[in-house]
Amino acid sequence: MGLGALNMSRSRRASQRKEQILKAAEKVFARKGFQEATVSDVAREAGLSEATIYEYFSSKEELLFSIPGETARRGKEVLEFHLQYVRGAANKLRSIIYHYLSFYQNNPDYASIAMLVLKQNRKFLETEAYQTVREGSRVILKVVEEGIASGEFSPDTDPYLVRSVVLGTIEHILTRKLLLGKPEDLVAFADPLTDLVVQGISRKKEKDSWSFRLIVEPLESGQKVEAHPEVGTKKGRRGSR
Amino acid sequence: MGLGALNMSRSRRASQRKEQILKAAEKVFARKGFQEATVSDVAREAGLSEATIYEYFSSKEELLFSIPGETARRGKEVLEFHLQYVRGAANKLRSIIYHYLSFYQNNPDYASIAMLVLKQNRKFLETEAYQTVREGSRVILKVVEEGIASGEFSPDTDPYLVRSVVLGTIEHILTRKLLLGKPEDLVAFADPLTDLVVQGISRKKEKDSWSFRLIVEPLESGQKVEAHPEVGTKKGRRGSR
Amino acid sequence: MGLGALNMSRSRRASQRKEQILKAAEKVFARKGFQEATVSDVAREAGLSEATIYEYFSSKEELLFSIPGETARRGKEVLEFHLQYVRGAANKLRSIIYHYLSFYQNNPDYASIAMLVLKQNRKFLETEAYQTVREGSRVILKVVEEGIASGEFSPDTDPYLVRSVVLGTIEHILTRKLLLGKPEDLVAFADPLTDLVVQGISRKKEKDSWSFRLIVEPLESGQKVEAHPEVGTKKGRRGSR
Amino acid sequence: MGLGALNMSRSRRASQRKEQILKAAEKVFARKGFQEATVSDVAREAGLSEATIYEYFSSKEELLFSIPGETARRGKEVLEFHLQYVRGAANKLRSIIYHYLSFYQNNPDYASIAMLVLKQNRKFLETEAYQTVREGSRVILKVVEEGIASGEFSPDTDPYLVRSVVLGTIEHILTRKLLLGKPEDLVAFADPLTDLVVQGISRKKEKDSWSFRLIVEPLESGQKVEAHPEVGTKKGRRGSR
DNA sequence: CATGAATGAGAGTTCATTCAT
DNA sequence: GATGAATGAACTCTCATTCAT
Repeated sequence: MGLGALNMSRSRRASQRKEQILKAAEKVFARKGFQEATVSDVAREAGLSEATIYEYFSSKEELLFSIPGETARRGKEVLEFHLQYVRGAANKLRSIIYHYLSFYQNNPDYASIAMLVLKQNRKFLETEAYQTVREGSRVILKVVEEGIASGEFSPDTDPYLVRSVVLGTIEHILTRKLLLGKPEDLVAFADPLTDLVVQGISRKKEKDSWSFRLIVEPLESGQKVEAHPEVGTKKGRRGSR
Repeated sequence: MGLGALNMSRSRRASQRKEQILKAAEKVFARKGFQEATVSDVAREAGLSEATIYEYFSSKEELLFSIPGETARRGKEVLEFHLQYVRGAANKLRSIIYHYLSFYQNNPDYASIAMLVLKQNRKFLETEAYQTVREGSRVILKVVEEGIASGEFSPDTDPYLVRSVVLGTIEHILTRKLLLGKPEDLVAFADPLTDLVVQGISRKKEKDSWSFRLIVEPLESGQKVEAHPEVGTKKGRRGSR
Repeated sequence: MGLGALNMSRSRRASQRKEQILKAAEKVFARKGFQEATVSDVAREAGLSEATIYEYFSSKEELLFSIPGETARRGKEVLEFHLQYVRGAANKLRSIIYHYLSFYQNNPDYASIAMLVLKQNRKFLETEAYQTVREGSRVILKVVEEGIASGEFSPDTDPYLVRSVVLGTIEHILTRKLLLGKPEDLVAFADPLTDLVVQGISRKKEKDSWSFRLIVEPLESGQKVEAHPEVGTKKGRRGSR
Repeated sequence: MGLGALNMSRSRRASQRKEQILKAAEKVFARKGFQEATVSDVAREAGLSEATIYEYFSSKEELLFSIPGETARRGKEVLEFHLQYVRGAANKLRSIIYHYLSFYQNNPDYASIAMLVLKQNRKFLETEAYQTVREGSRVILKVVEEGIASGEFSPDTDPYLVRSVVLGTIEHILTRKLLLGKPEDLVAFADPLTDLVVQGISRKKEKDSWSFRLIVEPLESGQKVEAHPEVGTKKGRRGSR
C-alpha cells in the first residue's frame, strides 16, 4: 500500500476491469455475433475467467447491452461539440453525416455490433444505451427543422423522412461494408450523400425562377418549363412521422 | 392412387408440404426470431412433428434460408412486370420505391425475417435466395443509369449511392415500424422519398444556368440565383461503389 | 408394428418410463440426498441420458416431488383397506402404527426420502403428493375421535396430540434407523408403542376410585389408592390444536 | 491499544468474532436453509467479508456444524440444573419435556436449523456438537430407568421407546410449527404430553386393584392378579435399543 | 486482521438432430 | 411418408474457496 501512482482506487480499478471486459466483448461479438459467441470466448479474449466476467456483468445479455454505453456517449459528445462551430443547416447536415461515417469507420467492432446485433434486438430498445443513440439521432431532426425555419430547406420537408434517409443510407452502406467488405472508405460518401440530401430538400428556387420566367415569356424563350413538370411539385405529401 | 384428379404427383405433394412448413416457419421466425424460435415451435405451428420438418429441410438454418426464395422471386417479378409500362427514370424510381414499401407492408412476416434475421446473418449472403434479392436491387442501378443517360439525372450521380439511399431509407423506416410499430402506413412514404431522391439527383446547374439566361433576357430580377451557389455544385466526389 | 403382446400403447410406455426414472431417482436421492445427487446420477442409474430425464420431468425438483405420488397413495389404500375389518379404536390404532412401521420397513428408499429430504422441504408442502400424506395422517385423528366417542379413550384426549405422538415417535425411530442403522426391526415397536399410547389415553383414575370405594366397603385394605393422586388427573390442559 | 480495560485478549476477541459470525449464520441458515444460503449471505448478515468468515471457519459446513455447540451446551446445563431439584421420575419427565419445548420456543432459529437442516445431515452425526445433543437425550433414559427402579413406571417400560416418544413428539410438533406456523404455543403441550406418557408407562395399579376387588367381593383371597394379562403386560417386547 | 478480487469446478437445462418403427 | 422417443453437446450461471495486499 502507499505505492503512489501504482495504487488505484477501488472503483477506478473496477471500472478499468469493466472496460477491459467490454473491449473483449466488443471484439468477440463483432466477430462471431451474439448467439454464436460464448462467454468463454469473451473471457479468453479478456484474459480472465468466465466467473470474473459474471462478477462485473450479471448476464451475457447485460454485457452486450453495456457495450454501446460509453462509446455512443462519446460519439454523441464529439458530434455536438463540433456542431457548435458549424453554421447553416446544410453544413450541419454535412457535419453530422461525416461524423457518423467517420465514427463507424474508426470503430468497426462497435459498428458491427450496432448494425448486426443490436439493431435487430427488440430488448435493446428498452436499454439505457439506446436512449443515447436516440438522442443522437434527434440532432438530425433539429437541424432539419432549423433549415426549414431559415428557409434553407423546403417548407414541406419531413424531418423524420430526412432522418431516415440519412441514417438509413449510412447504415445501408455500413452494413454492406461489414458483410461484403465494400466499400473500403465510408467517409468518401459523406459529400455525395450530403449533396443528394441537401439538394433533395432545398428550396426549389428553380420553380420560382421558372414562374418568373413565364412572366417574361411574352417576349421569347421559356419552352423548357414543361420539361419536368412532375418532379418535386406535388405538395402536401408527407408520411406520418 | 391413380385416381385422376385426386391424385397428385409425388413432387407436387412434397412441394406442398414444403410450402406448409415454410409458411409456419415464416410466422414463427417473424414472431420470435431465429435463435429464440425452436424447431418444435415450427412443427407445432405447421401441425407436424419435428422429425417431419427434417424430412424436408436438412437443418433449421436451411429452413430459414428457404423462406425468402419464392416470396422474393414473386416480388421481383411483379416489380419487373410493372416497370415495363413506366416511362422515365424518375417514374421508374417512384414505382420501385412504391413496390418495395407496398411489398413489405403486405408481407410483414417476410419483412420481419428479412430485416431482423437475415440481414444480420453472414451466411445468408452465400445463399441462392440472396441472389434474387441482389438482382432485385440491381434494378435500381439500371434505372439510375438510364436516368443519367437520358439526362434526367445529373451525370455525376452515383448509382450505388442512390441504391443505398433508396434501400437504406426503406429499410430504416421498415425496421422502425417492425420494432416500434410506427409508422403505421409505409406506402405513404413512397412519394416524399421519391421526390427527395429525384430532386436530389436531378440535373442541377442547367436550371441555374437557364434562369440565368432567362433573367438576363427580360429586364430585371433573378439575383437570388447566386444565393446558394455552394449547394450541390461540388463535382467529382463519388464514393467507391 | 402389430407385434401383439410386445406392442404397447403410447401412454403405457411413457408411464413405464416415468416409473423407471422414478425408481432410479428414489434410489439415488435416498443414497445421496437431493442436493448432493445430480441428474446425471439419476440418468446413469436409470440407464438413460440426462436429456431423457427432462423429457419426462421438467426439473430436478419436480422429479423429487413426483416420487411419493404412487407409493404414498398405495400405502394409504392398503391401510384403509385393512382398517375396515378392525373393530375398536385401540385396535385400529395398533393397526395404523403397525402399517406405518411396516410400510417404512419395506420401502427404505422411500422412507429415506420422506424423512431426510421431503420432511424438511417447505416447497413439498405445496405439492399434490403432500395431500396424500396429509389425508393418511388424518385417519389417526378420526380413530382417536371414535375412541373418545365410544368411551375407550379419555374424553379429554387431544387427537392432535395423539397424532403427533404416534407419527412423531414412528418418525423418530425411523430416522434413527436410517441414520444410525439401529434398530434393525421397526415393526417390533408396533405393540409397545401402541400399548403406551393406548394406556396413555385410556379412561383413567375414575375407574380406580370407583373400584376403590367398592373394595373398601366389604372388609379392609385399599389405602394405597391415594398413592399417585397427582398423575393424570390434572384436567383442562390441552395444547392448542 | 494496550489501554487496560479497553484491551482484550487475542482469543477473547477472536471468540467474539466467532460468536458474531455464528449468530449471523444461525439467522441466515434458519431462514433460507443450508444449501440455499450462501456464504455471502452470512457475511452480509454479519457485516463482514466472505474472506473473514473463512478466517474463523474452514468451510461453510464447519460453520453449520458449529452453530449448535454453545447453544446446545447451555440448554443441557439449564436442564440439568433444574432437574436437581425435582423429585420423582414423572415430575422429572415433565420438567424435561417442558424444558425442550420452552427451549425451542425461545430459540426459533436454532430450532429451525436443528429440525430442518441438521436432522437430515448424515455428517452431523460425526460432529462433536452432536455429542452434546446425544448426552442431553440420554437424560431421558436415566430418568425413565430411575422411574422403573422406584416403581413409578411399569417394570417392562422400554426407556428407548419412551425417549423416542418424548423427543419424536416434541420434534413432530415443532416441525409443524416451523413449516406450517401452527401451533403458536409449544409449551402448552408440556402437560398433556407428559400426562399421556406418564400414564402410558405408569404401573398398571388399576388392573391390580380390579383383580383385587373381584377377589374381595366374594369372601377372601386375590391371587388372580394375572386376570388381565393382555393389557400392557406382555413382557419381553422391546425394540432393540 | 480483514478483504477485494479472482476463479475452478460443476450443475441444471435446452435443443437441434437422429433413427427405429 | 411420418413420428415418438432419445440423446450428444453445449452453454449460461453459481458459489465455495483462495490469496495477495
